[in-house]
Amino acid sequence: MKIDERHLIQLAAVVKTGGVTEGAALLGLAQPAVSRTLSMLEKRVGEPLFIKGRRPLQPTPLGLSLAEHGFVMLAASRKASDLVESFRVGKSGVVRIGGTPFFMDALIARLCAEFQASHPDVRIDQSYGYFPDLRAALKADQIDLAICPIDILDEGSGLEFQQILPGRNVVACRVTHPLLLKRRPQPSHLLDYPWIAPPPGSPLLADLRALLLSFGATEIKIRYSGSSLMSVINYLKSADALTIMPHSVVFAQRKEKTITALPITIPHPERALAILKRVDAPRAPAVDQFADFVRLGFQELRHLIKRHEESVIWGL
Amino acid sequence: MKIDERHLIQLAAVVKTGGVTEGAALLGLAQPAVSRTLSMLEKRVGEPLFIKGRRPLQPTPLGLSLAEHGFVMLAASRKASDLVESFRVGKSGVVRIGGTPFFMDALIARLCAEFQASHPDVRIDQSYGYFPDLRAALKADQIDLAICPIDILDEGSGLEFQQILPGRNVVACRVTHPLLLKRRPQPSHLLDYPWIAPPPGSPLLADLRALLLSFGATEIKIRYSGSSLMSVINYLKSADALTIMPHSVVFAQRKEKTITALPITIPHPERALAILKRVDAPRAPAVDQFADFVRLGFQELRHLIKRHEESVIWGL
DNA sequence: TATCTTCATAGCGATCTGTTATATTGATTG
DNA sequence: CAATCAATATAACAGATCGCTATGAAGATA
Repeated sequence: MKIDERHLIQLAAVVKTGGVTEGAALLGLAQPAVSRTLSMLEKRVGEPLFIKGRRPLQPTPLGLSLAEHGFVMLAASRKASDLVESFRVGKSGVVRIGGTPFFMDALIARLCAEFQASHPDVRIDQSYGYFPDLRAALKADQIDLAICPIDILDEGSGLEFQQILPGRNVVACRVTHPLLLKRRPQPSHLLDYPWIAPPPGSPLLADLRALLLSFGATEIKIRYSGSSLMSVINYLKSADALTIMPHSVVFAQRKEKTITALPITIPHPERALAILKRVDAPRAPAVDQFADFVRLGFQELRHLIKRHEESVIWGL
Repeated sequence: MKIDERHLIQLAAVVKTGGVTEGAALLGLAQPAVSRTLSMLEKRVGEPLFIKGRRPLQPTPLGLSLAEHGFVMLAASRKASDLVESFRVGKSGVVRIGGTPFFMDALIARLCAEFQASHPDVRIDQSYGYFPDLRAALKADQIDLAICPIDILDEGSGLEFQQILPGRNVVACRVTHPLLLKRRPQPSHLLDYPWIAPPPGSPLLADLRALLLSFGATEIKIRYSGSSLMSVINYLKSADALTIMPHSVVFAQRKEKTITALPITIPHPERALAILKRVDAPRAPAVDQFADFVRLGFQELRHLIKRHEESVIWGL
C-alpha cells in the first residue's frame, strides 16, 4: 500500500489543527483540496481515519498514527525548504578554500571565524598549497577559492583573479633583536645573523635568495626551514634569527608583541595577494559571500596598515 | 521555496544508490521519471544538486543535505505504509474491550496476553461494566467489544450477539472447606456458612438471592461483598465462606488450588456469556481478530471443561 | 426552529505523473 | 583514437492529480 506523502502531510495538518479548514489554512491551501485528500486517503487505506459526525474532528487510532508520520514529513519538508533558502542567500553550505600557509594562518583563519559569526551554518574547509597546486585544485573542483600570491605573469586560463593586497615583504625578527637598536641597520649587518627559510614552494624563498645575494652574500646560509607560520614564529621568538615575510603577516602579529619588522626597505616582489575563482563553474552563494567578506577584510587591513604607519614607527 | 516531498524522496534514492537508474529501480519507477524530477528540482532550487559530468553521480553539498531530508521522508513513508498494511490485517491498532469483572479478570486478561503473542502491536484497552453500561458504551463508540453474560430476553438493537459459553453457576469455596468432605452436601448445610455477595450490578447477585431462598433461607445474610474477583478469592482463601460464581471462572482457578466448586448442582441461569459488537459501525480488523481469538479460546475452554469433568471429580 | 460554521461534492483548467522510444553523453577498451 | 557500452537526458503522450470556485449538506448554537 503506497501512500502519497503529500496526503500524509495534509492529514497531519488536519489532525494538528483539529479541523479541515484550519488544516488547509496551515498549509496555505483551500479547504476543498484537503477535504478531498482525506476522502481519497480513507478510500485507499480502506479504514476510517476520523470518527464520523463529530466536531472538532477526532482521528481514529489509525488516523492518529498515520498523522504522526505526516508530522515527520512536514518537519523534514520545512527543514528542506529552509535549507534551500539559506543556501541561496549564502547562509549555509560549504566553502572550500586553499591558500599559502602564511596567509592562511596569519590572516584567513581569523577572517573565517569572523565570517561565521554572521554565517554560522557555513562550513569552511581549508587546505594549503602554492599557486600551481591551487590552480590545479580549482580546475579539478577540489576547492572553490584560492587565496595566494600570484606573479604578474602567472597565467590563469579560466580563472578569475582579484587582487586584494599588493606584494610587500619585510625582514622579520623578534622584538628584542639587537638590530632594532640601530637607527638604520646596514644590509651587511643582516648577514651576521642566522636566517630562516620560508616554506619550500613559497615564492618567498626566491625573494629571500635574491635579497641575501643583493646584500652581498656569497652563499645562502639557511639555519632553519619551518614549513608553517607557527614554527617560524616560535623559532624567531627564541633566537636572534631573521627571515623574510609578507608585511601583512608580520603586521597581523603585532598584538602578540613577539615579532616585528626591521626598519629597512627591501624590494617589492612583482606579486600580489589575490583571490582566485573558477570563472565558468557555478559557485555556491556562500562562496561568493565569503570571497566578498575576505576582500572587505583586506581592504580594512590596508587602511589599518596605512594609519598604523602614519602614527607608529615599528620596532620602537 | 516550497519543495515537493516526492522529489526529495527521489533525490534521496538517487543519492543513496549513486545512480538515476538504480534510484528509479529502488522506487519502482522508470529512469526518465526520476531524471526529469532531478532536472526540475535543480531548476527550482536554482543550484546544482549533482556535480556534472561525473559518474558515479556525486551530489553537491546542497544535494546531499537535501537528500538527508529525503531519507527521513522515505523512512516515514515506508513506516506509514507498513502501518496501514499491518492495521488492515489486524496486526496493529487498538482494541477497546469492556466486560464484567469476574470474566475479564479470570479469563479475558489471559487471553489478551496470548493474543498479543501473535499480535504484539495491538494495544488492548480494558474496562469494566455490566450489560446496560456496556451496551451504552458500545453505542457511544467508547468500546469496540463487550464480553458479558446476557439474558435471553435482553434486547440489543443494533448489536450483534455471539454466545461463547452457556451460563452455568457453581457454589465456590476454598479447597479446605469442610463441606467438601461430605459426599453429597445438603442444601441446608450451606446456610451454616457465611456467604459472599458478587459485585453489585452483577447478575450473579440475583442468582445468589434466588439460590439461598431455594435453600430455605428466610433472609439473605451477606458477610462480605467484594467487587473484584481478586478480593473474593482472597477472602475465600481465608475463611470457610461460600459464594456463587460462574463455573468457568472457578475452573480457570483450578491450577492455583485455592478455590474449587462444591459438588452440588444449582440451577442454570437463563443466561450465556457473549461477545457483543455494534453491527453498523466499522470495526478495526484487529477487533475482529481479537473477537475470533476469544471465541476460539472459549471453544477450547469448553472442551477442556468437558474432558476435565469426565476424568476428575472436583473437590477430591 | 433559525442561523452560522464547517465539511463534502462537483466541475474545470493546469500541472504533474508515469510510461515508452530515442538521442546524447561519459566511460571503457581494442 | 575510434568503437562500443552503459547511463543519463529528452521527447511525446495519456491519465491522474492538484488547486481553484461555487454550492450543497450537516453539526453546532442560539
